[in-house]
Amino acid sequence: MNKICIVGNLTKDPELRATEQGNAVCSFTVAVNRRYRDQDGNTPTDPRGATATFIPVVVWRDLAENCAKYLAKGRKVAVSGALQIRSYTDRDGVKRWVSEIQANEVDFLTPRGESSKDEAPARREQEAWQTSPEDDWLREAPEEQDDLPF
Amino acid sequence: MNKICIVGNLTKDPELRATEQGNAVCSFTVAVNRRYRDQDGNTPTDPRGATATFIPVVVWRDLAENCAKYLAKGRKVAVSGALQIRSYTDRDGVKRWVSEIQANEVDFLTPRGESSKDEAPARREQEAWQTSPEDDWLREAPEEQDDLPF
Amino acid sequence: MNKICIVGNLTKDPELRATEQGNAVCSFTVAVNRRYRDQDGNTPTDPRGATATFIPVVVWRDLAENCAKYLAKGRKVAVSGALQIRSYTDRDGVKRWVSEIQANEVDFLTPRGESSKDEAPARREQEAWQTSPEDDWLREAPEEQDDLPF
Amino acid sequence: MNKICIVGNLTKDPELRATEQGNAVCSFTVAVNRRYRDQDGNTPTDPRGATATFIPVVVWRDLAENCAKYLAKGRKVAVSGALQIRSYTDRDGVKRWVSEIQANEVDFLTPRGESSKDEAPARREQEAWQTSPEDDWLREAPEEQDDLPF
DNA sequence: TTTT
DNA sequence: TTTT
Repeated sequence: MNKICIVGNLTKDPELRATEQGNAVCSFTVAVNRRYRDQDGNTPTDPRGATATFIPVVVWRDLAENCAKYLAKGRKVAVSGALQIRSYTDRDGVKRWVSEIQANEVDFLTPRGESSKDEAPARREQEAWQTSPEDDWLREAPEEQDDLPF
Repeated sequence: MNKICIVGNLTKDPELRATEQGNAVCSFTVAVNRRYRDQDGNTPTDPRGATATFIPVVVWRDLAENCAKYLAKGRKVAVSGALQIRSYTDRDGVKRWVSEIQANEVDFLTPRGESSKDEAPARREQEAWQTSPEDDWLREAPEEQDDLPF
Repeated sequence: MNKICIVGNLTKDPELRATEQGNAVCSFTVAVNRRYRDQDGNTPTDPRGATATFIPVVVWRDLAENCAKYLAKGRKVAVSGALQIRSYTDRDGVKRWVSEIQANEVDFLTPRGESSKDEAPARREQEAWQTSPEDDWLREAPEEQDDLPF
Repeated sequence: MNKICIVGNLTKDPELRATEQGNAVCSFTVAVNRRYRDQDGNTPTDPRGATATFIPVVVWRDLAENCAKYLAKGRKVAVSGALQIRSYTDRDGVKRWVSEIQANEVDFLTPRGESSKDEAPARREQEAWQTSPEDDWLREAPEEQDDLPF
């Protein structure tokens, strides 16, 4: 069992990419407010010392396309999925760790029409890019199934 | 909201430390079996490609002492808590990230008397160390780290 | 382990009561949108057939008072806690079952000032009741600890 | 969002049925140990007053068949899914409520070969029945219930 | 109604 | 690095 549920706000606009085989992948980071707790650990409603944990999220396929289309910096989401921690070696030969939620559900909690989403220039560009006829490759590229880790 | 639930096995014996103020802190890593899924994403019972994600866990106070006392390498646990991702700068000035579960519940799933726990030398030492009257340092020993973030 | 995380909207204003010993208890029901899924079970972003499951929630002490104060019908919340299913015998001698979340965290997702909360008459009365000087019993009644199931 | 994670033991052998269209459905109840907590609510390792909550679980398709095959009374499982509460009217015209987990993951925590599973007669019959060529009715038998809500 |  |  490996299940995680978070609620928070996007720190930036989501990024949509595609795998070699044309599968959609969308990444974003969610700021989850955290509260320091006293020694008893049981004052979750006391607003002392609230800071945030920044949690990377990855989604795939249709959900990736929906996230890229409907989400933007500042919007609130509920995300559930599995925590994945993997290591890689960077250009300097140093082993590094990446933690991210491989999400299978993203609920959009900011009502449509609210927030600055519609005006965000970066967002408009991304939407244009998504709907551009030249970019049909995202949907037309052959899929061979073994390209998706999840 | 920030809740994570995992079930898996300890990769090593847990490590018990104490904060400056003598609060118990226990750390261990849980290997959670993970399965690659096909494009449909819905064959969780198909044992293809199962690997593990290794998730660090931190517990505090009484639960820390119980974990140190009753857990050992290989034992199975169910852990729930909050995912915390924090950054620090290592000795080489490189910014690094640490992900860990700040756990508030650890269920021991390996029946007592089972597994190699009772024979593990490192474990026996730790238990002796814990119950020895000379070992009150757990509550008195100085330590450099922030006191009880959770 | 028994952890549940839901996000949804209150079906009515919350109800605040007190135990015999003066501990605050707050109850409300959350409508959680649910989606029927196709045979593959993996189209959570497809809005076909979305209906709701209505989940009763109970909170205690300070959190109960905060929920009574800040929540109202229609507001969106994220709730986490434990699922409790208990039986009781009704006035007709029929055994009945009650399922409810014993919550230890409730996040308020509807921004303050939004929604109809401020105008809700039932709400205003309840707030008056809460702040009435005659009602200090809620905070002053002797507490003997064995009154709270959670 | 509607996610629940439980760990507990089966109170009885699982029951395998089939829908009209021959889809497998498996039902069982999991006893989840629960602990009463003191006023601080934060002594989850204190074994005072542990009782259980009995939670019905439903699984579908391949997972249903695997559960029927590998689970039995007393076995320990980790279950995750969505909580569903639905109402129905019983033969006496009384409205009743059913709560159950619509599970999409069941992890078998009792090691194979352990517990009384292998000797349980009811269990052996069920296994024989499942693998018997004459038992294709699972996919053909008519049934009165709604087909595959999940 | 399970289990430790 | 978000948000209230």
